[in-house]
Amino acid sequence: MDVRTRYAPSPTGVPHVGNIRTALFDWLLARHFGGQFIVRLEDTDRARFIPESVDGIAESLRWLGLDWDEGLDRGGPYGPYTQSERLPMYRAAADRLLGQGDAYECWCSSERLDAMRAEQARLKQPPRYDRRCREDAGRAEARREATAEGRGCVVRFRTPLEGRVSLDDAIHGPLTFDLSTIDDFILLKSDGFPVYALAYIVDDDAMRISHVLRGDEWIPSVPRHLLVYRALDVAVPVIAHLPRILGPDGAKLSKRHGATSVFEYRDQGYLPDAMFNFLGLVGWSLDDKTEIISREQFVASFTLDRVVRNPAMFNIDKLTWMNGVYVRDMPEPELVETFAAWLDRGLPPSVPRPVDRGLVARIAPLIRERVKLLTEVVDYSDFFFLDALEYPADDLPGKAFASKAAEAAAALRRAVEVLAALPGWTDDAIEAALRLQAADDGMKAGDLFSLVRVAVTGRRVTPPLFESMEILGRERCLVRIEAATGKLG
RNA sequence: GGCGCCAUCGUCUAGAGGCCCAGGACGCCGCCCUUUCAAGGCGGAGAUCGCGGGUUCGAAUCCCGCUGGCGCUACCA
Repeated sequence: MDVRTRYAPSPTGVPHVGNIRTALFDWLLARHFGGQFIVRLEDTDRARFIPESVDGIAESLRWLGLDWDEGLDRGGPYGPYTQSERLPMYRAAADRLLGQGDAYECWCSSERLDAMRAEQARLKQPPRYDRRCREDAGRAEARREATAEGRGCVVRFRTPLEGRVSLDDAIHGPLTFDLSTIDDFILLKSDGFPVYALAYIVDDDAMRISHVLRGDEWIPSVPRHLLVYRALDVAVPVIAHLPRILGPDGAKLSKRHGATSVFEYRDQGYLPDAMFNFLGLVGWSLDDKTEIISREQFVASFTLDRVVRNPAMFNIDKLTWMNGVYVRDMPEPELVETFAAWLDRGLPPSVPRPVDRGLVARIAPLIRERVKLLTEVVDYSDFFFLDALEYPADDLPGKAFASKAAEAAAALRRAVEVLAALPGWTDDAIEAALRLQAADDGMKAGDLFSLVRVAVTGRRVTPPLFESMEILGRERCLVRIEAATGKLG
């Protein structure tokens, strides 16, 4: 059997990490079995439709490196891949159901439905459609009212009053439901658009989808779907309900927990490879110890039977750690280009663009093992690009020279002399000279170093000092140290 | 209220009857390395496997009940 999976997002907002994780699993499954990965737009909710979000869907997929074989901007043999362009197919399916007696027109008004539910809530009854239009008499009456008010109708499924249906979920195993608790759900809305339960089944069938992956919040609607598959005489595909991604408080991941959009992570400096690896590990594992997994390895080993059932909290600390691992492992040229790109956008406007790639290439080895998020690149290396350094005067003396500004200034003045007299300008020579100076002056080397560090970089935490000074060049170092003595007053 | 899903260290997980008085990872705490910060190395704390009953010679693993968390209950997906 050909494995064909699909990612079927609704263009209603920014791509959520939970959705993209589903897309990732869909993609992995398709690639693992050499099948196709399809992207279909489920835009049947006109009220929540946000046109711009369509681009976001493609963009998020591309960012993560999930390429699709059909759909969206690519088309394919089973198009169109946008539900709003497939309305006739849903209408035909609804008509068939109507003709078979598996569905009926419902002319009840929203107001009546609302009132009905309010009453049911007051009586502590489960909210369910009261099936007024299920029989001819009630329907005729409702239809007269609707016609008088100029309203249209919806199409509802005629759910059997009793019986059981069950699904063998690929992850959860057998799931059985009692039909007596299922009401007559809507298939076609009065605007002619289908509801998810009808649309996805018609489309999956038409597009030959073999595996359906979705969040487990869909489990409660499985019985309705089963009924539709049966009534339409469509074979039920492999269905897998994925565990959801939770926020730190155990509730569903939402804005108040921090970032939910994949773009927020991208903009915070997370690498797509790290995100891919991390997301691939929420709800799935390779074995009892492997954490860092290449795309190839993921594709080679991903199967549904290693997906867990329990929901997972989004562990951002682990994502951040993993991002650091990927930064450290990045090939040099790619690393330099990535760092440069983040410097281009993060450095103050006074720094000429594009940033000098040659300089970045020299800096990169110094900071790569310190950077976890790409946004930190600027913090670690801005002093290489800036002319004038701005930093709190108190940072200079630090703890060692807390109330000994004069001593600190004297040490810096000596450092200028010492460094100016150096025959060569290499990190080893700089270090040796400064160590010698500290020894001569009877001060701790570390104390002198931190004095020079702040003077030269404007920061207390920096890449290795001597290598940095070498890259900076003697002129700029001496000017900065002199400026620092002034700051010490 | 009804229906349903889930349940192993704080978190992500390994575990499909004996290999487990439970392994790995993140985080945390020490020590080492060290010019700061990282990275790295070593070590540590951390789970009576939600609780209670069974089944079995033997259960984290099977069954039942309970509890808890979460979800669904729209002319949303």
